[in-house]
Amino acid sequence: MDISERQLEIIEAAGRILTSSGVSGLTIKNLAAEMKFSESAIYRHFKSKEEIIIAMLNYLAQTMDTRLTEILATELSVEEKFKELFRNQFSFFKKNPHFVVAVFSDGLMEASKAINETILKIMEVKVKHVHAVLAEGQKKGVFTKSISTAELVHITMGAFRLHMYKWRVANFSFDIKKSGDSMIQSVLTLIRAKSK
Amino acid sequence: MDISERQLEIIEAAGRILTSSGVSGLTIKNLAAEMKFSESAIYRHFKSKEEIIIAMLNYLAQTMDTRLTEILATELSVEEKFKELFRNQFSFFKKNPHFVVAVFSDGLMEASKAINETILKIMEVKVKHVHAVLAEGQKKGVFTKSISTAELVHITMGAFRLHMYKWRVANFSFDIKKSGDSMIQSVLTLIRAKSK
DNA sequence: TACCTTTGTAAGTGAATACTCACAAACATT
DNA sequence: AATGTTTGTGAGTATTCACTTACAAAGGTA
Repeated sequence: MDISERQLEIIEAAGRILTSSGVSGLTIKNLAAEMKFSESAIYRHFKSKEEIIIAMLNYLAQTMDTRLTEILATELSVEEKFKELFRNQFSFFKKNPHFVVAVFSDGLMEASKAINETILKIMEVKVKHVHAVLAEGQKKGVFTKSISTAELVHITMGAFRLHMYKWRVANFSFDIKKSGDSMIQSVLTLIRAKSK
Repeated sequence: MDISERQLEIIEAAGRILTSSGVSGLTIKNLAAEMKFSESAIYRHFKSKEEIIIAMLNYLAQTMDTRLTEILATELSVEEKFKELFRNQFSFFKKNPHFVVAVFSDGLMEASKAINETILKIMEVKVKHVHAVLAEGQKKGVFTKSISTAELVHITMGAFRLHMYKWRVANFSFDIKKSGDSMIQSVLTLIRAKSK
């Protein structure tokens, strides 16, 4: 599952294309041009376009899981963990906007079953951590118990995804860290346990 | 802006293809086969593929606005209006799942600027009505004022869209009306004003 | 009957797609 | 120096795509 230097360069080039031209712009021809390569040279490093995309998505899933696991292991308060879980994502996507295109798109999802499953796997990684924090918060009486943990996760993830969608439609033009923080803050206000 | 009988048949055929094969399956060849036509016959009724898609989306925007406006005009309580706003959508999408593919996809959004704008227009129609009900509810003290109306709209729409996304990924296999109702119910629990 | 409009078809166009293959240069290992 | 491996290229392939064109049948209208 290791990737070579050249493979990483290609994955990064694919990322730049996704950011600038979307899924439909990600062709072998464009990718070769971005690499200043011939088209056939790409196939020295990956045996298919699908493999490139999956390598890219796997890289994301892996690093994301690591980063989020670290956050949950800290001594932060539940609320701070919750916020940090999203802050971390906003920072990452700000640096790597192409992943927003890749994950929150379905142009890719239709492309192949394997790609589809990799994207769902990424979502599950995120959900797993959010669920853990929300459940902990409910147990400690920090978050409301008026609805189930799964429902809290759904609402939280929905707000997050919609925010990323808006950012993408706006062509990454607004500050995702700032606006994201304020969005998460309002979710937090809503899900906090009602004082007795 | 009127459409002929044949045009409507083609739009419906396009819908069936979207439901079964997704955006990438919606080709002129497949559309002609579904119509039991030659490919060139399609071009007797629409001058481009883009025109077909836009006609389809416009039809959705139009009927949706009508239906949602009717709900807001009723004498129902704010909470009932809110629920009805979504129930109505769930019923409609259950009957016309292809619109879920069309609207909540970006394969189409990337396809052309005109299509992109039509899809955003549909979202705005929905947001407009949800915003109105939420603002009314806040004013009457039914919904919480701890966050702004816009933030409430964002969270509500996010939960709705994510629910539709899950339905689609699950290949329309679960009962969207039943599960949708329960999802909306939990959103409602969350946004209700805290009792003093 | 003569003509026009509508609605269909068969055959093809050019452009784009992912991918292949025979070959060569550069480099590493012996 | 001889040999093998890695990494590149140029010229192709087959397929798919949206769309066009020349033509014909059917139906209404003069």
